Amino acid sequence: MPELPEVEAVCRKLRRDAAGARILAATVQRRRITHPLSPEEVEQACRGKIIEGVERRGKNIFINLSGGLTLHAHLRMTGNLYVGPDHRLRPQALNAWFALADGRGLFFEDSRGLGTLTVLDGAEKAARLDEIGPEPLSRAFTAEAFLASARASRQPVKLFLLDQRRLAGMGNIYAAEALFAARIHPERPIGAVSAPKLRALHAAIIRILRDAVKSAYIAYSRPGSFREAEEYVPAVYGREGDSCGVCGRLIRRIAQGGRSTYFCPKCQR
DNA sequence: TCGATCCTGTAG
DNA sequence: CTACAGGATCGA
Repeated sequence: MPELPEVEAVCRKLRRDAAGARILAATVQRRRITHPLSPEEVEQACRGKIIEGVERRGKNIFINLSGGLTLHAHLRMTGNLYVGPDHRLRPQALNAWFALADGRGLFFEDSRGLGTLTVLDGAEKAARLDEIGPEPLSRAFTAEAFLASARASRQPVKLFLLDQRRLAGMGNIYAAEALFAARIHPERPIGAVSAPKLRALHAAIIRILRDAVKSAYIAYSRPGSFREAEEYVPAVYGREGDSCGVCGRLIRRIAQGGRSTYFCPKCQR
């Protein structure tokens, strides 16, 4: 589920539902998710704290607690973090859960268990933020800044986009989609991509993420039948063997960095 | 800079 | 049964 747009939707929902809530008790169900802290350290740090605010940077979720500590969550592949009406009615496959003072529960669901949950002090949070690249939907992400960082790299452009130190929050789906929109072959070293194509890529990243944020937000805030109509439909991701919507050639799948890349071999050279 | 690895679920 | 999954870290 989660790339930047889905994480953004999770954060908006948390701001709506969890801001101002007090945590009575925290329980970590999977010991390894709090690494390098112990589950007990995280549980103890959360006990009695007020949730003061929620920030997103890339795919990272920062939940600011009263007293100055920050709960840092990462959903990885299958995580979800949300408030439920009753902390006693807990879903399956929980990484962790929080009993809120008003009886509700904050649940960190994660079937695959790869998500993480730690507590950071001010300095640790600053250090973490410092490792994360520019937000593609912020003003700081200018075409000039993007071109400058691209020029210095010979990485395949797809891997560059996935590198969270280069760009915050790009994931496997939207990287493929942006490259298709900009008509760039995913294996091309980014330093060898022409300036006009990089500008097209920069614009595509922003447009695609903005649209996907909108879809992700609508997908959870509206019930039932509206869902499907609003869902983001990829042009190439997951469509190996389908015809390209632009030229009709068959979409191909290759592996890069151990992950699938989908692209149109005719549109993307 | 790369591959292995962390886990579980689901599709073929 | 095997292959693959929207992610990132770690050690070689």
